[in-house]
Amino acid sequence: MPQPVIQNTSRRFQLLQTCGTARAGLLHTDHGDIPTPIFMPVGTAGTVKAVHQCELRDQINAPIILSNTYHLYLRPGLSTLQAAGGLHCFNGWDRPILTDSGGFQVFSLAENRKIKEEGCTFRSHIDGSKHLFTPERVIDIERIIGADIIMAFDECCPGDADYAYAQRSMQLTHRWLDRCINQYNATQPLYGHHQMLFPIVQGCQYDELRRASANYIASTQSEGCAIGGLAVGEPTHIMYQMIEIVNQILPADRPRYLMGVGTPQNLLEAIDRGVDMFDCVMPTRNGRNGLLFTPNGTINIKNKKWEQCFHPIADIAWDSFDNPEIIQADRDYSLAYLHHLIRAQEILGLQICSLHNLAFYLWLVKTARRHIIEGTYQQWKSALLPQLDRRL
RNA sequence: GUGCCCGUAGUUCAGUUGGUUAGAGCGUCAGAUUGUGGUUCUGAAUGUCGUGGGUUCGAGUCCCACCGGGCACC
Repeated sequence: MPQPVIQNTSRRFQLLQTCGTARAGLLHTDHGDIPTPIFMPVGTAGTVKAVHQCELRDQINAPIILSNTYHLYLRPGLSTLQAAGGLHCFNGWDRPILTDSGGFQVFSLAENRKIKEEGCTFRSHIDGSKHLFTPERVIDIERIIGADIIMAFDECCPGDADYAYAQRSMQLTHRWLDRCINQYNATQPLYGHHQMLFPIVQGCQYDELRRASANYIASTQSEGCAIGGLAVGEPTHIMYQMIEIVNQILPADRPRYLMGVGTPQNLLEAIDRGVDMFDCVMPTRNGRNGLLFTPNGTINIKNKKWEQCFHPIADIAWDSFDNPEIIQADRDYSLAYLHHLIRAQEILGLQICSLHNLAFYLWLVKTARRHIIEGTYQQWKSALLPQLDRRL
C-alpha cells in the first residue's frame, strides 16, 4: 500500500531569511500570521494557566497558543466544544491555535495506558473512566476543537528506550500517521477555516531511526513538520544532535516545530539548528512555582534574599537590556511583593510570574528573529548564553 | 486550697516493660521541573525532651520539688 499524502495543501510558510542554519519566516493561518521563530504558550485546557487572553494578546502579543486534545476531550468534552462552535469561539481567542494530539499524554500517563495497533486505551485522570484514542478518532476530535494546526497522533518514546523498542515505536507512529492522513483527507474543517496537519518525527536517540522518520515525514507533503520525542530524559547534546540530523532532511520550505522544548538556552541552540516553532510548559509551570526567567539569568523568587528587595521586577530582570515592551507588572510590582505573593500562594503571584516568563520567552524569539534578519544571530546567541546560565 | 491531666524541633504530635546518634507531618532553607493536574519530587537545617535534684551501668520514659498550661471539685 503506497504511503498516503496530505491533500489540499498550499504554501503557507514563507522563509524570509537565513543566518547560518537559523531561519526567520512567516506562517500564514486563517486566524493570522505567525512570525518565526516563535514560542507558543501552552494552554492545555483551553487556557494558558493564570493568564488572561487580553494579556496574551495586548500585553505580550502572543501570535498563537497551544491546547491539548486529550484534556479538552475529557473536559469540557466534545459536545460542549462543538456546540460552542469550536475552541476559538469557546475561549474567545481569535488568533491561531495549535492542538497537541494526546500522544504525549499516552507517554506521560504511562501507568494507565495500553498501546495496541488499533490505538491507545487509557483511564481518565479526572474520573477514572476508560477511553480509546485511535488516529482516526483523534483527527475527528481535532476537527471538533478546530485548531489552525493539528498534530498527528504519535507514540512518544522514552528517552532511554533501546533500539528495538524505538524502532517498533517509530514504525507504529508512521502507521498511525498514515491513518491520520487518510482521516484528515476524508474529512473537512467544521468552522470554515483551514486546519494544517503536522506529522511528527520520532526515532528516539538513534541517528538511523531519526533519518528514516524524517524522510517518512518529509514525503507526506504536510504544511509543517514536528520533531517529537526529545527532551524526555536524554542528554542535551544528544537532543541537539538529533535536531541537526532531522533538519538536514526536513524540507526547507515548511516550518519545523520542536515539541515540548524547552529552556531559553534550548531555544537558542535549536533556533541555530533550524527550528522555527516551540512550545513548553516551563515558563508557566516554573512561573507558578516562583521561578522567573530573565535575560540576566533565573530568579527563584521564593528565596529569602528577595524578602525586602523593593526594586521593581524590571530593575533586576531587565537590567542592562533595552526592551521597550517590558510588561506593566514588571514595573508596578517589586521583587519583595512578588516574593510575598508567591509564598502566600496568592493567585496574583502566579499571574505575574506566568506573564513575566511568557513575555521573556516571546522577547527571546522576537530578538532572535531580528538578529537572524540582521545576520548577527550567532554572535548574539554566544553573548547571551552565559548570561542565561546565571542565577540571580 | 485539693485532686487529676499535660509540658519533646518554628508548630502539631509520636517516642515500646528504662537501652545505640530522640523521630514524623506541616512549616523553614535550598534544588529539580521540557508536546502542564496551581502537580510532584529531591536534599538540608532545626532540640538545655519545662527547670532543678534523685534512683540506675544507663532516664524523654521511674521518684521528689518547683515553674507553666488545662480540667474538675471545694
